[in-house]
Amino acid sequence: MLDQSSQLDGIFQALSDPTRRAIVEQLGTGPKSVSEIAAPLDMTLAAVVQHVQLLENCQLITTQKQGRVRTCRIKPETLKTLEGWLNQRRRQWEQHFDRLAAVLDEQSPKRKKP
Amino acid sequence: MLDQSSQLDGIFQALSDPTRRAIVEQLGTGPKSVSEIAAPLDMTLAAVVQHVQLLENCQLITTQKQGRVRTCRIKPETLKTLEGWLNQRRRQWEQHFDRLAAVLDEQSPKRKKP
DNA sequence: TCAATACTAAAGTATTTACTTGACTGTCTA
DNA sequence: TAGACAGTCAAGTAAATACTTTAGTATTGA
Repeated sequence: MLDQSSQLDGIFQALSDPTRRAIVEQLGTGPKSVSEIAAPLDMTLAAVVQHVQLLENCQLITTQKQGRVRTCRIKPETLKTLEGWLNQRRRQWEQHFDRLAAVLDEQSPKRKKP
Repeated sequence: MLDQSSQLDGIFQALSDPTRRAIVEQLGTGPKSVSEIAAPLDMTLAAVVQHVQLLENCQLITTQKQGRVRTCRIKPETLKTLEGWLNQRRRQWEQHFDRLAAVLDEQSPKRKKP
């Protein structure tokens, strides 16, 4: 069982690689087989498989095998974890800026005499 | 000049480390000096400085030095880049799911005879 | 002015990462 | 049933990462 923080480690780590972001972007338009994913990428199939496994480990995608073909699809729920963290940050610094604004407002009358 | 993709590389990479996320979270409540940032972290100051430099390089924070103290603050604009990418993804797969739903709707009359 | 403070810079190290190659295993299909 | 096809596994490698230690340099306050 992964805690929130190590889940975020994995997600951010996964998305820090342009190849893996490209894969996620590709899958945004629908499910694809590993070879379809590999086609536009300039590396061996084995390398692509490793990226796919990493993306599956951190739950950014799911895969299933039918015969000899493994089909990959994105798992939108996991991106929600990312959105959650980001929203927290935004709330946090918006609050901070509100507080800063309030302080500046309080100070503004004194600004008459610097 | 950094393109969008390598900027994202840097941002995701930076945030994949729990220490650096902790720093960003700390700065969410207001500016802090390097030593203040280091205080709750279980590592040498030198290590913290390296994390701070990395965060500054990818623009997640800005810093400025007054005397011997370097003050760090988050730079919210940069997190917007992240939000942008995430929103694109969401739009992409929502569109995909819409299309999928449409296809299923079209197919549903035919479902009478499978 | 002198010692403490707040970093900074450089070098070294163990670990992780992003690949590669090559050999192999199932699954189709002609 | 013999290839070709889609993917898998294992091992090796070069580069990057997250630290450490050590030795500095400016600032500041008593």
